[in-house]
Amino acid sequence: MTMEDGTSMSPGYCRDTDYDALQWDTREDCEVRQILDRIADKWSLLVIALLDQRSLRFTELRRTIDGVSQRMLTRTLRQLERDGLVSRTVYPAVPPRVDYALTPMGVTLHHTIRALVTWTEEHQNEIAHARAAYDIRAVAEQEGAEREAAERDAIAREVLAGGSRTR
Amino acid sequence: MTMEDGTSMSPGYCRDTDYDALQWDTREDCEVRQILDRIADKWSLLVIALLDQRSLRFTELRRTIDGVSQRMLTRTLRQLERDGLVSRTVYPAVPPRVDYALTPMGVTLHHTIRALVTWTEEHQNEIAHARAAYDIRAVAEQEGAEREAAERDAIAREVLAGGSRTR
DNA sequence: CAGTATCCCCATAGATACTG
DNA sequence: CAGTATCTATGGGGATACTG
Repeated sequence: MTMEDGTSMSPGYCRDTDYDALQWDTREDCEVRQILDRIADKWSLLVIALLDQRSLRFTELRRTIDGVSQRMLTRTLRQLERDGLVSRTVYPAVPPRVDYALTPMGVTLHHTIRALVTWTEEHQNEIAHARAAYDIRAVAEQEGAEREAAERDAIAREVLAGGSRTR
Repeated sequence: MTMEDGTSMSPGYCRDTDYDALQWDTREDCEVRQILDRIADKWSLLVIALLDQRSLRFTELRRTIDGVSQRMLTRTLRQLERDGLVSRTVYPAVPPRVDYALTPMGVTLHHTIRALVTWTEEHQNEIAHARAAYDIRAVAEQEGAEREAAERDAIAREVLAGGSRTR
């Protein structure tokens, strides 16, 4: 058991000392943080989405996801299994066969995540607009600052030239 | 404009060529990925949660969040502002005063996120159980493997000893 | 087939110092 | 007060090779 990942085994709860409803996310050993890190990592969400349709074998997942390395797929599946979101079934046979499926809890998580996906779909245009507007503003400010700097330079030069002339 | 972050400005949509409902998450330039990365990063969620109550100044956020560096808070706020989730208001005064607040879109995102938080709260015990069970199984398998290895060793030694005796 | 075991890179977080 | 600039360092994740 290499225990390569960091999720500590001992406490696992938000520090309840000084608990503040606003601080449920205060990093390290907070449950919300951990789940968020899991679903936001590069592959977990994909795996969950795929397994929602039907159970799949290791290689089926590997082929379907494309881009994932064996190492990462294994790690992802182990994490999900450890959290009770995915079940792993080994069929003793040659060649070996291992099926992965969503647990009931995994299914409920997927439902919840769908809400977020829906939100994103509904707001992607608004977000794109906001970004475009922001970038335009940023460019404008940039240019404004440069123009002001140039003006200050010009004035400074003029003053210096005038100073040497009046001397 | 340093453009330090990586979100590309050009396409911004999931590759629609060969679009597959299961592949909405296929990394890079996918909207879902980007939003997920945003809300899952270390500070954004905290900021959104705090601003949902009322608008706050830079230093108020900095003090309240504790652990966040100036650099990270600035970056987080800039990202959220660029995505149109947070608004930034500068009051020209000495000393300078800058207020941050959730935009209407930011509020809706916060609602959606709450669902995820609620899910986590409802399932944290189940997750903790699953982890404990998994870890126990892992230790058991570990020990089992070691015992088998020891047995194989013993048998191998016995065979060797017998072989030399019968010779 | 379904994994471990290793090595390595580089994208980010954090610390520190400076500024309008 | 509200930032920017610069440097360093940690670890997530990829490539590769090997195994029951």
